[in-house]
Amino acid sequence: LSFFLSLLLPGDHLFDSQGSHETKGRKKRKPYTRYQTMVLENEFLNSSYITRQKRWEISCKLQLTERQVKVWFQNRRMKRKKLNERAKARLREDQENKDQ
Amino acid sequence: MSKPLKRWLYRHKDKPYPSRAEKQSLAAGSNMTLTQVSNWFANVRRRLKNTVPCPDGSWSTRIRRYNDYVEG
DNA sequence: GTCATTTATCATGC
DNA sequence: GCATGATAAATGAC
Repeated sequence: LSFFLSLLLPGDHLFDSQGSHETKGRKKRKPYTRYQTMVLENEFLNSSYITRQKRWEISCKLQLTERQVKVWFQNRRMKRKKLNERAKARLREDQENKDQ
Repeated sequence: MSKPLKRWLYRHKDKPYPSRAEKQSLAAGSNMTLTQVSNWFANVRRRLKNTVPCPDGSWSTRIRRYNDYVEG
């Protein structure tokens, strides 16, 4: 049910919310607002994998496409992974420094 | 800057995309982390494209010119 | 989905 | 003021 609604409403490429260029190449990178980032971060705190229902809701609330929300969560998971690896590396470093 | 990375770049003009193992090796040899090496190559590739115009679009001529640009 | 990228933007030293 | 490294959106391979 929500699947058909998602086809009609936020429509990834039905309407070009940004520019009016028909045949666009790569979409220009546009930093999100603090409010957008805050809502996304809060939802990520809830779960690092977003459901279709939530994705649809948030995309409407933040004026983003569902694709943008999906990609944001993908990039956020990669960021978390990188931060974790960085923390582990520093722990190993501290251990080695104490051992010698 | 980082000499080992420049050296690697100049020696691999045709394909400035080091593998993960090569990046790790470069990182070890230059006292950098893996992500720092990746960032360095990404920035260099982009800035090569922007600052060194190259009609034929090949990496090797860009890098040769860039090398002349920074060294000379 | 992950993951290595590309690209624009941010931060900072000189 | 710009060169440089790092990070945040966006793409594409797999």
